Amino acid sequence: MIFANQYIQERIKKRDILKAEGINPYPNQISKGTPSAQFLEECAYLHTLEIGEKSNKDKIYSLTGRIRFIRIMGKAAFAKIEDSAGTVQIYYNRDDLPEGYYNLIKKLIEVGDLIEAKGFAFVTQTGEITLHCASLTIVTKAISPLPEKFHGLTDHELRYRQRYLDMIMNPQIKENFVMRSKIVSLIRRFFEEKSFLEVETPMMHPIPGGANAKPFVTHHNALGIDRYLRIAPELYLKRLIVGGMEAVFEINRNFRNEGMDHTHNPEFTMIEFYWAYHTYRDLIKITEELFAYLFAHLDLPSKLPYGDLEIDFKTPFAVISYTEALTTVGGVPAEIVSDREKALAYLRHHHIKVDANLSLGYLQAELFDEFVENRLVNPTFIIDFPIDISPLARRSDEQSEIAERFELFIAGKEIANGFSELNDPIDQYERFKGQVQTKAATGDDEAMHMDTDYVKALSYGMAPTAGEGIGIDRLVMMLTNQHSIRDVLLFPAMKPEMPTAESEESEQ
RNA sequence: GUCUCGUUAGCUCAGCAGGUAGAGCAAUUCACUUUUAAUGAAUGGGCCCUAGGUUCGAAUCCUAGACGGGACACCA
Repeated sequence: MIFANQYIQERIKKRDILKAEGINPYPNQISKGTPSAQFLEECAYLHTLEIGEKSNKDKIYSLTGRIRFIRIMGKAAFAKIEDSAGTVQIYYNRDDLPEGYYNLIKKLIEVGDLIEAKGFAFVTQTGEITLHCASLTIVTKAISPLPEKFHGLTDHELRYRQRYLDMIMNPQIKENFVMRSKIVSLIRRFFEEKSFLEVETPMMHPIPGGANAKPFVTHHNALGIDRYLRIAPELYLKRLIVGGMEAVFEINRNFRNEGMDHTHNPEFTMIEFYWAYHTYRDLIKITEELFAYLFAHLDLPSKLPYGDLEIDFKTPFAVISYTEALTTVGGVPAEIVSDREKALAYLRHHHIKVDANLSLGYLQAELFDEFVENRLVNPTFIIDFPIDISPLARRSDEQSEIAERFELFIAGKEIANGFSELNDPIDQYERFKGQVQTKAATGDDEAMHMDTDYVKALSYGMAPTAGEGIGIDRLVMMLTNQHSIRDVLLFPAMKPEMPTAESEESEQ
């Protein structure tokens, strides 16, 4: 039974005593008191008064919050109570509370409980603004004790599994999530101001598409068919462009059935936006604008620390072509970059395992991942991708082997991916077929499926469009100097804990 | 997926030449009416992650597994 622990039993007893004494341990109708920060600010003037007169008994405050510390000294006690604005000290004693109340609740109110304290402000001998209580009400009795007050909760596993407890014990982590919320809100506002329309497209797809990734499979009982949790909203958003919505975006979750690590969670948040009558060059500009907008509204300096690195977010960002980056950043000789056999030999020479049947484009991708990606620290747009690895991107009108595509890298990580969209239905059909063949030939289960309905949509004519996806989780990591995606996700995915024999039995 | 480190009281951690399981905080009881991780005294609290193995004897050594952290690989 989950409440078997002796400390919990001890607290349940106290809850029962409260009830027996006619005190509801879970009363309703409690109004939130003055925020702690406001209380401290309003009473700061007390410090300026004469010694012995540092109080104002005429002004009664109500404070609500969770008890974090209690120091009982016989007939008087100090406690610290915490609300979302911070911590404030309260003082209560036997003679200033209603008759008999102090002795009744002295042992029944404890660390972890939520309380409401009413009284006046004064300054203690040690100079702390404190509420002198005339009444003390239990708002919510906590029956589980909080972790140790000095060291707090440090166990990562417990922090992720019991995020609420993490937030109580490590309130500073809330800053990351406030920042995350602001970033998402600003991104939304930015695109709305640019007259983009926010839309919601299906998360359950009949055919997983829009990215190279393994999907989660679920089942629709009524129809008797499997559905895939979306790996990207891309193909639906482009159907909307065909339908005449000329600027759309969606901010929401995608699901990929792959490994989990410090930069991957099975569900993650992306914004994807599609913009008719624009090209990937316009995307580069609007992405830079978006970063400038975020930095301005978040009031961030242009140079941010990221671990040992310092990242300069000053726009414009560097722009380098894919093949140029291979030589200038990756140090791969130009003749190797452009020759399939030499590229293959070069990769093998560097002990990188590659399939001998891979095309030049795929080999270049291997070279890029190996020699370039993690060297791109400051924001850098890598443009003009090999067409082979860009099955949804438009072919360059000048060079047929090049896709009008870019990826934005920051701190060695891909943050955004955008391109001029392929809108030739016949070309798209052939590229899907190529992907299907790759899937069959190499067993690459991340290669794309044929989506004939999407090709059909294109056949009605999609305006020349540019589209981009930005990984929100990673962006938040960059801007908050966090190195684990779990620290920017409120409830990161965790493996189930192995149930103990005891809990299995009692939960029956 | 690979490597590596970890898992002992509610929390934070000691303990490991193999010999009856420890501390601090928290809890219980007592004292204490301006404390700051309050203080002083006493008491209770453990499937030492799980399953095997070695051994007279395992928290400690070995094997396998579970779950986490970190690094690498793949991906966003």
